[in-house]
Formats: sequence, C-alpha cells, structure tokens
Amino acid sequence: MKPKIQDVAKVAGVSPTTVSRVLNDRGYISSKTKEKVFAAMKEINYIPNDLARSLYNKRTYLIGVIVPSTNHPFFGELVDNIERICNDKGYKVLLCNSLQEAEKEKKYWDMLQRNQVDGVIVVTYNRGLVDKEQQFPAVVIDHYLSENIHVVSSDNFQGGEMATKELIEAGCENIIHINGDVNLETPANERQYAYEKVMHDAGRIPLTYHVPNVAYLESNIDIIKQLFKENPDVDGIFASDDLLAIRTLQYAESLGYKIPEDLKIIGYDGTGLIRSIYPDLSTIIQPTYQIAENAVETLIQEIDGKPHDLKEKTFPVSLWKGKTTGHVT
Amino acid sequence: MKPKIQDVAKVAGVSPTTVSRVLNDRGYISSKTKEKVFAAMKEINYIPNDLARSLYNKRTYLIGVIVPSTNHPFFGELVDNIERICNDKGYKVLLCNSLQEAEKEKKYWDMLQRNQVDGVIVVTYNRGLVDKEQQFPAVVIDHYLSENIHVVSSDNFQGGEMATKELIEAGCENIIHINGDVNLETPANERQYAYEKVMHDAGRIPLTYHVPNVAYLESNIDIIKQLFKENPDVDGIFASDDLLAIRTLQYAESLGYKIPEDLKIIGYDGTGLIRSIYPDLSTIIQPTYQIAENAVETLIQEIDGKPHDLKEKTFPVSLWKGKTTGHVT
DNA sequence: CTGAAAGCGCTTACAG
DNA sequence: CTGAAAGCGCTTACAG
Repeated sequence: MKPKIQDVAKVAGVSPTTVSRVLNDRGYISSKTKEKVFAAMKEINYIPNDLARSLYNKRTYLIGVIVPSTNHPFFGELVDNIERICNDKGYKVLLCNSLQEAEKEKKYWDMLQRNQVDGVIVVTYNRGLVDKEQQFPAVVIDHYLSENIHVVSSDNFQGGEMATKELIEAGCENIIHINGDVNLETPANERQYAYEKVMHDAGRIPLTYHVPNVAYLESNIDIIKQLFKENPDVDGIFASDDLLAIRTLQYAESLGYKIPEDLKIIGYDGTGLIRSIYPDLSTIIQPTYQIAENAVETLIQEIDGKPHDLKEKTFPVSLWKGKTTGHVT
Repeated sequence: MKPKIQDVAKVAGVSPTTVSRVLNDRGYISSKTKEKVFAAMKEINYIPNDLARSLYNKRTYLIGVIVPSTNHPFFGELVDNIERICNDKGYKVLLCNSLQEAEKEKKYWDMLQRNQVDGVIVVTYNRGLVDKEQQFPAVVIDHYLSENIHVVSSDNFQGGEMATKELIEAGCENIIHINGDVNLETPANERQYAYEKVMHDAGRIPLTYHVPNVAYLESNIDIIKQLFKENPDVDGIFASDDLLAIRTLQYAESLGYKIPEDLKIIGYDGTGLIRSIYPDLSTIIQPTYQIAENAVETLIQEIDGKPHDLKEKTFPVSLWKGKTTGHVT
C-alpha cells in the first residue's frame, strides 16, 4: 500500500492534522515538528495524493485542451506552447484530440467535466459545443463559441489582407484563394473576407476554392487539380494553410509552372517548423506563443474569479517574405 | 453548487446507494427505480465526480505521457496516435513536454505520481528517471530505461542498415552520417552502429557528425557547415532525422550541390507530415501507429495486472524512396 | 431489490 | 503550537 498521511503521522509521532499543515505550510508549527514530519515523509517515501486534495479543495489544477489534432504544425506548436505555459503556472494539461468531429468533442467535454478540470481551452470549429447549462471556465482560440466565452486569436482579417496585397504587389493578375471547409466557422473565413475585400478594392474578381479538410492533404488534391484545370492562367494563389500551400506548389510544379516566375504562392500559419524546413514559402505568421499565453492567462484569471475586462483579444500577424512571392532570400 | 449523488437521491426518493448502483449498473435494481433515478439525474443535470470515484476505486484511467515536445513531426504524430488509442480504450492523457530536460522530467514524474495516474508512457532519452522505489506501471518508447520496464520501438538497427545501403546502392562513394547528441542514449545510436557496420562491411570508413539537438535546427547549422567544409567531396548523407536531412539538403543546395546528382540524402522518421510536404526526401519510415498501439496496450495490460510476456517489442521500418537518393517519382 | 454505515486520503474550522 | 472531528463526493460490503 502507498503510504498515506496517517502513516507519516504515526512515524513522526504527530497527528494527521499536523502533517497536513506541514505539507501545506499552513499555520504555526514548531521547526522541530516540521523536521520530524519531513524526516518521516522521506523515511516511508510519502507522496501526497492530489486526488484527495482536489476532492476537498474543489480545485484540480487541471486544464482540458481540445484541439483537432496535435499532428499538424499549427496545432502542434500551439499545444506545445499551451502546455509549457500551463506547466510554468502549475497547471496540468489533459489533452483531447477531437479530429474535428462534433460528437467526439461533446464526449471530451463531458469527460472533462466529470474529471473536474478547472477550465478548458478549446480550439475547434464546430458549433454548439458549449451551450450546456452546467458550465465552467473556458477560453476559445480562433473561434466565437458563445457570448460568455473569451476568444483569443490573431488578426485573421489583417492576415488575409496582407497575403492578398503581397500577391498584388508582386504583380499577380489572376489571384485565387484556397480555403477550408466553408461550413465550419473557422477563422479562415475572415481571411477569405479580407481577400475578397482587397480584390474588390483593386477592381478584381475574387475566386475561392474550398477543400474539404485542410488537415488531410490527400482529400484536397482533387480540388487543387480542378483549380488548375479551370484556371490555367492563374498566377497568384493564397492558401489559408501552409500545408495546403506546399501541396499546391508541388502540384503546380508538376504541371510545369515555374515558381515564382509563372505563379506566386503564399500560405498561412508560418509555424517555426514550416519556416525552418520551407523557408522559401511566403506565409502569414500567427503568433502562437502570444495566443497560447493569453488563452492560459485569461483562463486562469477566470478560474481564480478575477475579472478580466476583455471578452476578446486579437494579436497582429506578420508577413514572412519568401521566394514563392518573388523575394530573394 | 454542483449537484451530487445525494441530491439525485433526494429528487428520486431513493438512497445514495441506489443512485450509485444505477450509475454503475451494479446489482439488481427494479426498472422503475432506474427510471426514476435517470429522470432525477437529468432533471438536476447531474454529472458524476470522477475524482471521488477514483479516490475510492484507486483507479483514475489517467495515463501520463512524457515526450520532449509535441512540436516535432515524429513526437507530434506519436502523441496523436497515443491519445487517440487511449481515448478509444477509455483512458485520458496527461501531457508532459519535457523539452529533453532531465530536471523537468523528474518534476513531471512526481506530478504524475501525485495525480495517481494509472501508468506512464515515456519517450525520453535521459538516464535515471525511473530508479525510484515508489513505482507504477510504465512503458518506454525507443529507449531502455530499467530492467522492469517494457520498451517498444521500431528496428533502429535495420533502419540504419537500410539507409546506408540505399546510399551505397545509389552509387555514393563518400557517405557521411549526421546524428544527434552522442551523450543521450537515443535510439539513433543504434542507427549509427548499423551505419558503421554496413560501411565496414563494404570496406569503407564511417564518419559521423553529431549535432547538439536534433529538434532545434538553428543550433545545428554550424555542424552542417563544418561537415561540408571538411568534406567537400561528400556525395551521400544519412541524417538521423528528417528535419536535419532537409536542413542539410537546403544548405548543400545553397553551396551549389545538385541533389541527387552531386549529393544524395536520406533522412529518418518518415512521418506522414514530412512525406506529404517533402515527398522527394528519401527516408526511413517508423511505424508510429504500431508503436503507439503496442505501448498503450502493453501499459493497460500491466495496469490490469495481466501478464504480458514481452519485455521488448520491435517493429520493422520501411524505406521511402524519393528523388533525393535518385529515384524517379 | 434497497438502505445505513464506513471508508477512499486529504483539509479545515473549532477547541485547547 | 497541536489534535479530534467532520466533510469533500463517491462506493461497497453488510444487513434486511
């Protein structure tokens, strides 16, 4: 059996109350007693049971993180940052890969409630997850979920503008946008609106192709093929995800397009991973660290019952100028 | 206040015991009672507290996963698989990104113990993590930790052999190996041994360069530069990580080497992500799904106290033939 | 088929 | 400065 606080008490010759006090550094305890208790804990190799603590304190220091998948550069980087920041602040992360499936998300949500997590960070684009009565502190990244929930994101409209302008300035005449599933309320929709606005302002006609699932590249290749078939004269593409941009670039090259001479391409996300292995790809960089930091900090404030004025926080994005839009690196 | 089992009992007009029985589907209960209880649970929106349950049952269905970082294609893919498989089997994942720091790993290990996780899956290359007396079920991926701990990995020796032979068969004369930190006991060491054996068998002299940290590309560029400076006639490189391979390839190209004409390169890991955005890169594919599956299943067997004969499980790797070793795709 | 009681391991008023 | 008692929310023998 694992030793418990009673065992420590017995060995140290004090009461469980005292051991608990030493453990929590609470109230006045003579230094001799403290030493005795510490010695006893060491002797029998005592490890506190956080389950019992949490049950009493109604506080688990557990944060649920729901993301589509860690196996994607953007979410991988985001989760990495979230976990690191949580850990620094004494919180633990319960990881939930929802695969973008609404049903799975609901199951995870229930599970997190049963496990008494202190709060949840959600990165998902399905509707109707958080409309339940029984609620707890939650923060959402990149997506408006419900009135009472703080949402943090980077400036997707600004990103869409930047990307489109970058292509225009690079001299592109026929700029096409590739976006994800139009039915999901992803932040990429904002990027599309920005693209359309910039195009209109420049007196051009916007054209967007939608791929079924940004994350699963294989299912997208058909749309990419269709795009080139229907628009052989395309000379600028703004893809709302770096992986999609890379896939498009490769297909274009296989058709004989020279990048950036015949066709310029810009992606989105600009994770450290992609920038380091694909430095040539122009892209819009999302500040994942800042997003993660704000999400965690706001959530903790909410957990602590501290008021945080902001219901929404948006961070600026930045442009990574690569060869694929004609820059020399 | 959140409703508890007592509240349900009151509303349903039964005892807490009965509610608990209904909840756990245990013992005989009349169907009318069941219905009353379910109705009451729904009415007051009851959600069971798994903390209390776990405290009593001494079983949390929580699995700790310690990895260097989710922000790396190989670990990202691995964690993704582990989480998915755990979830399918009713387990939850407590994520720990250790950043390869021994001290952080120890802290995480303690935290996991305090949180009463049922078991741990460790992917780390530091020594001396699990020598503590107070132990619980654990499985290690890719690294021998201690006598009693099951280790699952893919065949790193086979991978090293395959990679080296691939370069030899492609006609390379001067084959150099790039590996990670020689002080960490990573599985990559096996790959190096295999490389050395194949080289010796072919009557050649092996030469290995070590980069400080495979995961952080920036810190590696100096070593790569040195390699090319000291061996301008290199015509084959086996890098023990795809990111490293890609970085090396890019640097070589910047020096004017044509790939694969002047220089052939093969990487390692072969994650779905890298294969889809860098299909040209020859690499050794590790079966991350199988590794994850075996790790989770073995761990659960251990948790359940079922005997599992194997102390070690090794899965075969496979070769991805890309343009960087001269294949036409 | 159902309930009262004790206990999982910890903590915190309340006394002293 | 220290201890006995009650309670966090649940479950399981033990009776009936």
